[in-house]
Amino acid sequence: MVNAKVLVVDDEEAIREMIAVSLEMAGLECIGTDNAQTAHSLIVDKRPDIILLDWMLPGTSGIELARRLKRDETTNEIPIIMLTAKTEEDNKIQGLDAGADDYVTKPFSSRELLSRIKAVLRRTHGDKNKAILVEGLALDPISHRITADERPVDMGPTEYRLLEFFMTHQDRAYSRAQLLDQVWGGNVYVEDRTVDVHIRRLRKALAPHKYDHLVQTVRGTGYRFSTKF
Amino acid sequence: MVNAKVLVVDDEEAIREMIAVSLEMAGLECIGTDNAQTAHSLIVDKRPDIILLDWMLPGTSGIELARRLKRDETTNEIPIIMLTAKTEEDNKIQGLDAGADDYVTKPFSSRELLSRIKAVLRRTHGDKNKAILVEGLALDPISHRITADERPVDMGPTEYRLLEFFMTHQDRAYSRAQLLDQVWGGNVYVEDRTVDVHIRRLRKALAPHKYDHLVQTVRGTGYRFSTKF
DNA sequence: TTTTACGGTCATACTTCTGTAACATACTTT
DNA sequence: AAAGTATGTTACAGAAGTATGACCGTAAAA
Repeated sequence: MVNAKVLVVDDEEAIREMIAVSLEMAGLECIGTDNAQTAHSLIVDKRPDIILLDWMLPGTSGIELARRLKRDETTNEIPIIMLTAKTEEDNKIQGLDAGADDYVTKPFSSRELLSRIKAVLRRTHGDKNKAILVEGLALDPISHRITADERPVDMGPTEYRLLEFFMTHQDRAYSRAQLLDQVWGGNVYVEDRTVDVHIRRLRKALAPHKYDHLVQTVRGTGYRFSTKF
Repeated sequence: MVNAKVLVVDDEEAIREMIAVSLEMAGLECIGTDNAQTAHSLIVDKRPDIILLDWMLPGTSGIELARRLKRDETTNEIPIIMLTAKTEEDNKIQGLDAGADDYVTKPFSSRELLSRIKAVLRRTHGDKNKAILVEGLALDPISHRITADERPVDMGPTEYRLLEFFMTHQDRAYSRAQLLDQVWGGNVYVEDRTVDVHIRRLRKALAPHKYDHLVQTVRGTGYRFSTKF
């Protein structure tokens, strides 16, 4: 999406400036503020297409603002990318919980930020009911079917949801815990290693069609769905 | 379209009566109410093919009802013709905005109204009287009969409606709740599992003709009607 | 009134899916 | 190379989801 409007909420002027420059260079419109209060007005008023939100804000915290936005029907569809310091790993979980669509750890390169923004916009702005196609692998949410080069692929409900999540969140490594949160749902108590088994089942279903290479192991971290490497 | 079901929402009894008479003379089924509240129940329950909606209603306004209908996935395909007084020209714009398919200005002749209704129905619904053919399976809405390769297929009324819905909504997975809403009507209290039984009865009716494979189970989700796989 | 057809619910038989544990294998570190 | 850690694989028992036949009340037809 060209000329999307991005709102940057961060209390450090320098960071906002840095982001603004690189985003504008990429053809995105950029507005910014240093506090949640103003941020909310800007959101209601200017209706940005995406929000970059620092997790540590003076006054109302970022997480609080995110919750508030996700609760309100008029704003809950605006995607949020949270910006978090490396040390605040825990926040990632809270963040995804509060409805963030992705997170980027500081410090980050503008290239990475940009690619994340584009990924999120592609995901949220696309038709939710449109079939997703990756190489010859297609997932059609309407008929609830998977096809590999036109041939049906048989898999269980959990594998379907897992694949659906992967296909809408490509090129990013997810920990087992994150996958459990996103695919199983946040309030389920399930062993981490169970994810391995379902990954295995998903690969097994894809293998006959030669698409199992898309489900990749990221050792020490978790799994990733990608056409690269 | 013969025997289409029309819902008239207008607070003036006289107008409803006038419309009802002329529509019924033209072979259309006609139900009516004077308020948005009841209108919504009737829509959910009886699933009319088209709605004639007065813009000025006591209580919930017509425009509000229209918006609500267009927001809801189960009702947003029902066409709406708004009835508006000559002086309220502005409303036309608002109305079309809210999702109305056409508008008629009061006072209007019954001939004009009828031709508008037919136009909208032709446009939106296609010809609902045309038989639907899937592989060798044919549903004829006129005679209200099912044939498989020219041979009659015997089934109950509910199975007929279920099959009719399926044949007009192919390749799409529906939950039991959705099927209840669409085939039974939204305000009916029936167990989810009842759907299973009617699916069974439908399959049983189709099985001797080898068309039961069209009714497919989508485990964990519901059912689907499709010629594929 | 009796008969028949139909719709909804239940109980039961089946089928498929799920999470875990246990063991195998691969990669890292020392 | 050995030990330690992470991931892959398999088997299995319990859980969850479906299929099916029977039952009963109701309403229409005979």
